[in-house]
Amino acid sequence: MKKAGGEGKRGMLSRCLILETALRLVDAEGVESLSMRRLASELGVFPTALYHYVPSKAALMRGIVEVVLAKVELPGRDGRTWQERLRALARSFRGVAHAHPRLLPQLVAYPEATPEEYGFYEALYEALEEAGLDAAEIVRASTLMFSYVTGFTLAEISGTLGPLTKAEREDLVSLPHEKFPVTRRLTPHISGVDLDENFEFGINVLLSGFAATAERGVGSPQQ
Amino acid sequence: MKKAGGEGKRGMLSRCLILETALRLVDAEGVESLSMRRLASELGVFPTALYHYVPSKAALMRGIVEVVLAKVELPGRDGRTWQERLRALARSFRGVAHAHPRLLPQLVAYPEATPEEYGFYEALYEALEEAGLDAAEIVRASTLMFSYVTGFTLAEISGTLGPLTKAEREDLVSLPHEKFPVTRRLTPHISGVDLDENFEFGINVLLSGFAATAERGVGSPQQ
DNA sequence: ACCTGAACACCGTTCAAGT
DNA sequence: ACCTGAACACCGTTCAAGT
Repeated sequence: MKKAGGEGKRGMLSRCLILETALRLVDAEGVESLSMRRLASELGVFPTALYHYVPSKAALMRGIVEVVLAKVELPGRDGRTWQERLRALARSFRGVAHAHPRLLPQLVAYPEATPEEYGFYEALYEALEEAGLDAAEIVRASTLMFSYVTGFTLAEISGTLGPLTKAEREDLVSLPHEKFPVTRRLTPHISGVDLDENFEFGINVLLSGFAATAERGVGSPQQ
Repeated sequence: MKKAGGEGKRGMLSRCLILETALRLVDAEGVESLSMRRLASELGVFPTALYHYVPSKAALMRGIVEVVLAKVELPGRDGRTWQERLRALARSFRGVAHAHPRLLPQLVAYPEATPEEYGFYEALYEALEEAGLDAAEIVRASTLMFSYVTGFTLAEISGTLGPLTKAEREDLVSLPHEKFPVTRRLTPHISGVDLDENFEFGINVLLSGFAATAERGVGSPQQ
């Protein structure tokens, strides 16, 4: 656990290098392995040296989150339809999440207001406006879209969704028929989910839901 | 920071008391304040005593999550329509989340397979079956519902949604018109969101989306 | 069985130096 | 300005006792 490479003693440190190294550490060993001391030893430096570039561990985490969020590709107002752009945005976020699964919980729970996040919302708003929604509907539809995409990726990466482990299958099969009749009947379909298809199903429902509310012309009074 | 009350020296400890006290601590001061040492001192006991009832801190967290998840009310197969039951289930989860906001991140990210969670899914499956979806659609619709509800509550409690603070409003107003035209135009609507209405809007879209896929009779090939 | 007490290998952060 | 070094107040967990 000495220094990672042959970094020189001075001037080699920078906020960028610190963030990149921290992200690598999180990707490799998880957020719980990221500590100021561990990160410092990885950089071949004393823990206290980090505080010249980053005021606290919380700020370090915030910095990593920003770096990752910036990787989400924002669709420009090009030739594609608003449906295609929303779908591309959703897929891009999910892709970035899969590239950094161990950071995802912090990624979705940070109340950030960075320009990157506004760019994310601008793309959402712009597509939903083209869909024909009014101002109030755009805001609500955007949070629906945002909530679904973040909720789904978090669930799949946490292991709540997806193909079951052997132990989980056994748990499922041992549930009493009387209390869990539908679950028991669905067992084969539950263990055989395709997460990509499942994700797209949700996007389909949302996109046609947005089209329907736009057609209806006014807020959705359907019950 | 001595003992909380006049608890006797022996036989007063129990797994249940430990979990309840830990939950109170998390609710009051946040997950980052929960430590085995702090919890022990709260109970007037040595840290190591806890290990007779709980094998590790991870198991402690898992226990608290189970206690909270058990508070979600599962709608029985009563007189209500499937729409009303799904809505009730969604609202109940959101209500429990609001009662323990500081635990929510762990609540949604735990890949638990407790009977309680199966009860949650059984209620979802049962309602979606009554809606007329086939087996594959039920599974997909249930994860859509689950993802939206958890994603939304997490976003609102993290502060990503909801009425803006003064600082956030200023940030928003200072965004350049050229890069964020739609965001700037929507500013008044963004800062004035009603989260309850926003949540229900999403539920409405999902419920009518489920009804539409059921009518169509087959998986959704709408583009 | 249930709790104490000491110990080990860690934390984040502050503060006073050194160069 | 940038890094060291020591220090402070914490961590989770193990292990050998005590009762």
